[in-house]
Amino acid sequence: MRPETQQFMKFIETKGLLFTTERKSVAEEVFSTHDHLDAEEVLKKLKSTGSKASRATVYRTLDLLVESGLVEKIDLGEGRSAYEHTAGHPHHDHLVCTVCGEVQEFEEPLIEQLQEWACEKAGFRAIGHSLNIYGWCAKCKLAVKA
Amino acid sequence: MRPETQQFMKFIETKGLLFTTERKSVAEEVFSTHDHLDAEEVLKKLKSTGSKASRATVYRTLDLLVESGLVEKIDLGEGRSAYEHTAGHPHHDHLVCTVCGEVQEFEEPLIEQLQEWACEKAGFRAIGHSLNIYGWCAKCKLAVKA
DNA sequence: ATTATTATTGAGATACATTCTCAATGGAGC
DNA sequence: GCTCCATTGAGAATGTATCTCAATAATAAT
Ligand SMILES: [Mn+2]
Ligand SMILES: [Mn+2]
Ligand SMILES: [Zn+2]
Ligand SMILES: [Zn+2]
Repeated sequence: MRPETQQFMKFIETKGLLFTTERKSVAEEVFSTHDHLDAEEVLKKLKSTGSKASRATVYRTLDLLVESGLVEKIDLGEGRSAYEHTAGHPHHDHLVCTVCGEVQEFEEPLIEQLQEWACEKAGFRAIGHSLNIYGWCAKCKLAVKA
Repeated sequence: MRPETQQFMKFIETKGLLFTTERKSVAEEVFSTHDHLDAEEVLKKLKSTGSKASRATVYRTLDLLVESGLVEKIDLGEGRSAYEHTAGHPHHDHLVCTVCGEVQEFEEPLIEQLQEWACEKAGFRAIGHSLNIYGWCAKCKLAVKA
């Protein structure tokens, strides 16, 4: 069991919930990669590894993972959302290729700072934010030129 | 007929399409306010004013308005999207109140610049972007304290 | 003017991601 | 064992958006 899954177990038990095999398998799946997985991909992977976790349980457990703070839900636009774990993964935003679907990450601390100032100016208390840049990734740019 | 609707008519005709009463009424509705309207709100408003435009036509016409450049479609997260007209409305991003749904606008030219640099660094060609900050608007912050 | 061609529309069907319902399951504690 | 209650899975329901296709309306041709 991965260390992040251990932490999730602690979270679940502290909350007075049961650390079931379904919850464990969803967590292990999410913590197994740094990719940006959507719920359906998690479900498919689980099915292929013999887990019998249902769609409803996958969604419910992803919500718990987000609540635990170990996983972040990101909005990739047009109704798509994805999950990624946060351990050793400082906050960042995303470049989304509208051709191949690739999601790249970028970090720009000054943007974060400017967002805070914008909120102060407006008397707005920020809880979270979503910044996506849509366009052509380097690979797809080349593919078109060729 | 509003000047923006005139421009839309020109766009439609230049494209070799017909400027029908349905298309006109959707355009007039969108140009009648600076609010962030979603498609369903446009449909409801049209119904209340006696227009018989159907849901399909509303969506189709909103797409045409976006294509014309006179209207922008914005992604407000969690699958919600809204439309706003662009005339005399320079680019800006949004503060979305998760309590009352209010959408405020803010402008931060330096953020735009930093996004461009981030793209250059990644070899990414940006087409558009979406930046939303979620949280509590000033009004809702006060309401809770009271 | 009549006919043929084409664009547009509305109603409902369909798609899709997500949430909800509720009966069945299965630990936890007695 | 039995009771209690959290959890689960299957499928129904939701909400947003798109698609299908026959009917309608506009345009062009004869
Ligand atoms: Mn990421
Ligand atoms: Mn706006
Ligand atoms: Zn790409
Ligand atoms: Zn508010």
